[in-house]
Amino acid sequence: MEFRKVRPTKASTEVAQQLLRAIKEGVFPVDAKLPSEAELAQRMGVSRPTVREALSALEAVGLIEARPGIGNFVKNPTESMAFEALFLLETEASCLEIMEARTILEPAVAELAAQKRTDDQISLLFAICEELQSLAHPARFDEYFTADKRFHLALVQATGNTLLAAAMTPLINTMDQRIYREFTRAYYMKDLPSITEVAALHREVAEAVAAGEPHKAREAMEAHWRRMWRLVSGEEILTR
Amino acid sequence: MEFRKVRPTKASTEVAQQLLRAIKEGVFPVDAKLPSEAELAQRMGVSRPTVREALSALEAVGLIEARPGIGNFVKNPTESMAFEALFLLETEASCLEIMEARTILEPAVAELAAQKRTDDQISLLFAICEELQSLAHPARFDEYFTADKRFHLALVQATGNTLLAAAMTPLINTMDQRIYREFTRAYYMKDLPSITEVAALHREVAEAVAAGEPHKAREAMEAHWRRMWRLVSGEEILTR
DNA sequence: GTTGTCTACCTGTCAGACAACATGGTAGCA
DNA sequence: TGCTACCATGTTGTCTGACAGGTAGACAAC
Repeated sequence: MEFRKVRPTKASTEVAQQLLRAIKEGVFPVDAKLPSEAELAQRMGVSRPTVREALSALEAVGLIEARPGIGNFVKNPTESMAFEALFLLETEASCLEIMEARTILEPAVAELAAQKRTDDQISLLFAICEELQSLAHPARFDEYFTADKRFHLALVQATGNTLLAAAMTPLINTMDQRIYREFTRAYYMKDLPSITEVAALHREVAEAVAAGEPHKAREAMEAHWRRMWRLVSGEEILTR
Repeated sequence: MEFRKVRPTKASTEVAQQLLRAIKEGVFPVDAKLPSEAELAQRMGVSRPTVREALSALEAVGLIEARPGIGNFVKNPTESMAFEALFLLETEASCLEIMEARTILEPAVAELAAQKRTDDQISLLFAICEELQSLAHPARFDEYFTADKRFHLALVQATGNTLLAAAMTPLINTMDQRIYREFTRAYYMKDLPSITEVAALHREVAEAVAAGEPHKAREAMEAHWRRMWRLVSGEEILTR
């Protein structure tokens, strides 16, 4: 006979779970404003500090956003997806680690996306490719950069696998906030031909995904990352 | 001229970041007890509710654990790694999604592990393989199951890439808590030969990783997941 | 039409208090 | 001596009430 550990649940935890369920069930859709803390406290029969602890937890995992003086709002989970706090733990020398991780994971993502993508997702990928090509100019660095990020996010979305997106999104977003930016800016400012080449590689991925050719999509993404590594350090990590 | 958005930082956020940094710097190692909330409040010049909000956030992302009447303790990040809250959002039909994600990602992980592993990590992988083979018995289902999980976690660790581990760990851990368990138990109880075969596939992965053969490691892991899919549903998702 | 002001609402923070819980020591008892 | 019951202490969990500061909308003044 086995006994499970009894763990008395905190009121704040239960408040968080109730809110979680409500959000999950669509009671509070993305961008919706939650009831005020005072109202939540009253309706759940707890005090405001307890509600605030629950909200603090939900904010920490990136599910809601607190806007002072206005209210608490539901965030798009796949866009924020927490982890910022976790990744703070390895903030310094991790840029190359992120690139390494993305280098090995994203070809697999591209492969799956080529099997599962919908027509809408194909359109989105191509639209971003257009943007990338039109933004290939030093003065529009920031716009180009976010477009690049959106391409990779859209690709993960195209797999239709929300958990895969949940795992990859922080890797893609975090890179945005890190040294990668410096790397990119450095080469981008002086090497315009390279950037158009990378943009073209994005298009290759999109075309393979659109055509439903998993193997080709994988290879295009591998080529993309090989090019990126040459750009940032001049050396290769892919051995095969 | 561009202006940046002004966003005043909350005191509770700063408290959380200070604690985060302290943990990261090893001031509070794993399993260590943090100072009491009252002491933290006094030393940081804020009130206890503010400290509690910060602690609530850290607990939500799985960095600390609050034990009532005792104190707050630092958790092993790679073992907890939050997300439980996030994945609650997609609790139902997501088991196959997790398998799908792991099926495409883990071969890439195995490939990298074969390039980066250390001797210690090789020993650990083989040790777990031994366990798996000795535990291949219906009565020891639970032990077998956690050993299986530890194998995959150890493999990610063997890549030496902490961010990759951070992204993969929740996928591996979450599967443990989900329907997968039911699947596995179902076949495991009646299909002992299959389980020994899967255990053998683990060993193949370990051997390829130990030998430093990335391509072989990838193929062994792909074979592992093909076998898993046959076991749970009798159909294949890998097209190549 | 723009600016300033007022008001109502909401979040962020604080102080103090009490209950529940866990730990360790102590006194009482066999 | 050895065990048990009790209590003091420290800590977390929760509550109440309050105030400061930010935000948005309405309205008056220029």
